[in-house]
Amino acid sequence: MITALDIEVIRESVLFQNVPPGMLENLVAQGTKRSVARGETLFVQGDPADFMFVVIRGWIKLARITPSGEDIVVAVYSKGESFGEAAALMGGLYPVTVEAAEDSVLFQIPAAAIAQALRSDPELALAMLACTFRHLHELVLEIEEMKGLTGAQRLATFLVALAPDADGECSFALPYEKLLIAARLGMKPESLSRSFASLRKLGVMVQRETVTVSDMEQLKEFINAE
Amino acid sequence: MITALDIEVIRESVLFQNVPPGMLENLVAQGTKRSVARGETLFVQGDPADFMFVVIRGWIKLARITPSGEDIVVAVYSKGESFGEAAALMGGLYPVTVEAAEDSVLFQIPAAAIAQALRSDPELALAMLACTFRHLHELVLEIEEMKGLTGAQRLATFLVALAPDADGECSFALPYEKLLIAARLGMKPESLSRSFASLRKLGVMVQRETVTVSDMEQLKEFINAE
DNA sequence: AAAAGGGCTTGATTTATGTTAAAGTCAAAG
DNA sequence: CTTTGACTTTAACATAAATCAAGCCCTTTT
Repeated sequence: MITALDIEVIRESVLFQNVPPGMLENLVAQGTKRSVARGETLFVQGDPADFMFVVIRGWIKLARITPSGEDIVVAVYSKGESFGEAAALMGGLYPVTVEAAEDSVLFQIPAAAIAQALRSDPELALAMLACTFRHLHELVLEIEEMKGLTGAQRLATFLVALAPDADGECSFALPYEKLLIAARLGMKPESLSRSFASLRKLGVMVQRETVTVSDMEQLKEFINAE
Repeated sequence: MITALDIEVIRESVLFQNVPPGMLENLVAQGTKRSVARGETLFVQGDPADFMFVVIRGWIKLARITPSGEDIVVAVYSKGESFGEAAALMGGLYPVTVEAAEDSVLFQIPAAAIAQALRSDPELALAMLACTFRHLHELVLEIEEMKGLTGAQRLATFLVALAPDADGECSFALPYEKLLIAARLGMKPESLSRSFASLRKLGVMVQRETVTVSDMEQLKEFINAE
């Protein structure tokens, strides 16, 4: 059921890229592939962290559900990214609620398998620490962006990260719904629309899910503008 | 130079509380004590992460310096808390700039010492992962608060975490300057003043650095109010 | 082909917070 | 004592984003 292509993705994933091939094979043998339909919930915050996951295909939303019911998007992951490692390893509870933003395919490994492998090889511990550190850094950047940038600047940051070309003109597709992009950027859909509108004068055009940027450099400058 | 009291703090610290005594002794022997005056910078983001730190006394501010020069407070740590572990272990760069918010005392361990110990005992790796996971969780909570709560609600959250008594009336001291509290909560000092003012009608009184809450339950309800 | 619904956009309005400025409080220095 | 300077509060105003409300695509259903 796990194809060679899947294994390829897993091998190159952030979590496993530094794990020795032998151990990786062993871990893959203990995990399973899992498909989730768009909108399906994988687990909710507070659930015991029994698995960790690697995204093979699709988009996965990590969010916190507040007491008043709204959900605060913490991260959106795709191919090659992983989540739940830290919680699963500590035998703790998931701190976030996770659902598929699009039809997706995941690879899941039981916490117990990881814990065991970890004790036999500190190299894996380093790989996991690297991964957790990366998540940590991402969150720090997210906090920085949220506190320090306006909505339009956060959107510009998002677009720059998405763009295939570093400079000049380029065109690409938005990875998921604008509704989710808005949540990801910490704003309401209406504000996202307005942010897109305000980027128009910087040469950013949006046609459905297609974005065309006439001058990436200009967009990058806008992000750092006082 | 490292006193028995210092060691006591280190032994009970978040990072080392699960490390076996023998290994802890070995690590402590390789580290040094370090005093930092208020306002002194320990390191800036982008510096090579040569040490990890445990706070013995005082208050330490972790912040990101934005391109436009303002600093975004990511966390404020005190006695028993640690930082820089993940970066130091990965042989990476510090992702944040760190300075003493008050005169403080730290214990610092060279990254190399940790890396070596780690390979000889997977237990230490678990302790470090636990610690990094904790930081991760803190940041997730911080993002949630920032996106989902108003300034006054964030302040209420801060006060509730600080209060010695779970309910009823209680009185306590603010741990550090209001300027730093404001930054910690992601707002300007003026907004903090207003937030305090708006909590007055919920029975929160402030006299210099002393806070008196007449009804903790009421304050907690306010945090979750729609 | 019409209807219906989800997703997106736009406009008017309100709210929260930042900005600027001024003045109050307290502690240390002279 | 007074003065100075750091910190804090208050007020008036400006701005960013949320909210409320309406309408516009598209796509799917009937």
